Amino acid sequence: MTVELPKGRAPSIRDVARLAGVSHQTVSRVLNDHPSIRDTTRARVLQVMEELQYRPNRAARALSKGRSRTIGVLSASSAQYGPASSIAAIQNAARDAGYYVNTANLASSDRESIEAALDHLMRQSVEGIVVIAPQVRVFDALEELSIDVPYVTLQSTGRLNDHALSVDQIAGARLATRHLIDLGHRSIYHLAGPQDWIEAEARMRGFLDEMGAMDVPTTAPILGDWTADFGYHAGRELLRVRDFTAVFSSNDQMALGLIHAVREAGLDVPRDVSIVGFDDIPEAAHFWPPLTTVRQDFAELGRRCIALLLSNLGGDSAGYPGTIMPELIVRGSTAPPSF
Amino acid sequence: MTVELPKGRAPSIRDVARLAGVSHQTVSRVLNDHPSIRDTTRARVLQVMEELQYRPNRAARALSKGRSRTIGVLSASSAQYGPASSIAAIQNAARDAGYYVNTANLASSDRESIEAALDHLMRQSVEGIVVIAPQVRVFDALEELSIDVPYVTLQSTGRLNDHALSVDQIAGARLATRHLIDLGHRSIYHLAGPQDWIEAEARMRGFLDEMGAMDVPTTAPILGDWTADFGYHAGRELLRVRDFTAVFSSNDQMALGLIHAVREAGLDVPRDVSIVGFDDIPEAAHFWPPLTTVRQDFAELGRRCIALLLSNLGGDSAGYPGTIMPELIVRGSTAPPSF
DNA sequence: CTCACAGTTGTGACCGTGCACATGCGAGCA
DNA sequence: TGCTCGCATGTGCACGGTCACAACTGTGAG
Repeated sequence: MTVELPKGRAPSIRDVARLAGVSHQTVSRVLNDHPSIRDTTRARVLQVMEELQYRPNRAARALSKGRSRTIGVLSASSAQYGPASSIAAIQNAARDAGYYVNTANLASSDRESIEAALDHLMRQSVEGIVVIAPQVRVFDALEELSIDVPYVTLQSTGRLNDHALSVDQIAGARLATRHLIDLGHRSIYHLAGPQDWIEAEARMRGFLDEMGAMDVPTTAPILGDWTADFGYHAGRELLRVRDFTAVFSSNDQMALGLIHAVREAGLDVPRDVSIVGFDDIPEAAHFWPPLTTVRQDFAELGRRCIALLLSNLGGDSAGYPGTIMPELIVRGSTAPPSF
Repeated sequence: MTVELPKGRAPSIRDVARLAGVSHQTVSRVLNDHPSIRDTTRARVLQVMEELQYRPNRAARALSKGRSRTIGVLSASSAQYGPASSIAAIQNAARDAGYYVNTANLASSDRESIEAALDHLMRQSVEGIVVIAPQVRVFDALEELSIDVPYVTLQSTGRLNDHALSVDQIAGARLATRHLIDLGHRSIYHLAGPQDWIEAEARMRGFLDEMGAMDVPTTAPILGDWTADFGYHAGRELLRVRDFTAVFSSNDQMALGLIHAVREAGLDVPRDVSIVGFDDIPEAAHFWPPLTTVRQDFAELGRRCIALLLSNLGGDSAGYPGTIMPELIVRGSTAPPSF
């Protein structure tokens, strides 16, 4: 019963055409939903496709159309919750729009690694690039290497307004800081992220802005690396002096390490030290105490990001989806200072 | 100075050939490191490539060679730490081997979603598939849809030995269980993962095996969903009876929720309840108390996985990298029961 | 009856690369 | 000198789609 016309190769439109008694072009038209095809013809072609288990060859289509329908994602630390959530959302949104997604990971943040990753993406003739690697250097590289495809980033840089789409990190940081000040804290440290991360810089600026606006004296932020380990060690260092009543940590993981250090020193959160995080990872609600933090909608960010990139690809640069506002989630890790 | 020969199109090997005064085939040979090319010729071609900023067209190459050099990853819950770490490692290993990686996320675990994801991958003519979506159903689908490319999974199923490569989940679970038994616990609950996850099943079996081997009476495991939220609510339920002294949780997140519930009930970990997790996520060392857990090397898993898949692609099915043994990390969340 | 026209289908070239085969050339050998 | 042989390079086609254009059909208006 089964039709076994072609040799060892996968069936092509010409095989389908022969068996359906039409030209290869008619088969192509069926594939592309061309309007003027007789219903009976279309049905016959579709049936043969089914019998042959025909699958269109993407490479051939990309070659003849000059479009790869592929989007590249340049990502650092894609194992972390935030980026990983956004990437998943990006992949789903792109798939729904008929695009394929190809991810390149940054091995490290040096120039060589960035160029290698970009090269890897360009070799696949991606039509657009989403940058989730928020190091400043990546954007320098993007500009210098004269990448000629549109790109979009999830981080607001201040200088890349054409491409940027982001959660308003500054506003989020201000919310967190304001919360601590409103509770009565006046000696507040900021545990920041790595210096070359745009998000880290934005959160730091938000912190400093709010402290300045509220006339609270500020000390220099501590530059961390996002890990719980770092938060723990930084906390131990800070507690040797203990001249503060609150810390705003630039992400939830470092906040967790910080809590660990505080408790290990025989102190209590929030009685002795109030702590605010950033991100609202799913575990934050179950820290002890449950963490007060700033929630970002990573998935929504990924979706809008693809929307923006696709609108760029479509030629119309209008329809900026704008900035997403983060939200302060107050839980048990903050309280008024106890003098 | 700049050579601007071609019109609006990207330069092709023929453009390079014309400017270098050779045939397109010679350019192709330079690209593919053909041995018999005069050094002077090679140098001239390379220089023209540089001037033209020539990039080989992947679609054309894939079309003519019949190989896409692309590997597909089928993944569920790619935002979680374990899978995300493995995916990142897979991408890096594949890139080093000259392959591209394309990830399809499972929207849900129903049949339709699985087929859609597989279809998405097959449409790109991937040469192999890595399955990180550990639902049993996915493998049924793989077999039924007569996927004709090799595939590999990170989870041991017991029935897919040809394709499987995994951390020995059963051994890991036995380590954890044995640790609790050795400490003197006799009333031990198991908080398992979702029923259709192969890993969850393996860990559950490891738990039951060890309990049986040590002659400790067992109660039915509780089926969870991997989230800290679930661990928390399950913990609240369990504590209404409080007929246990230890819990082996199938992952670290649920363990965290569990600790939260225990502490909220006014009890202490490990004094009143000992808890063991699984995975050793980077945060586990900073839980309060620091979590005793079973470490899996996700990155190594990803790397070996690509090695296995590539050896399948190469035709030789030898060289199985074998199973990775997990490691028990003892921290502060376990102690002898206090009667 | 003839012509214009829309709907439907077919023909051949082309996209950029790699392969099979052919060709030119110089060296080694009888 | 003539022949074989290996290196270096060129020629033409195939890969599987899409595009531009041509051709055929039937219908309604002039």
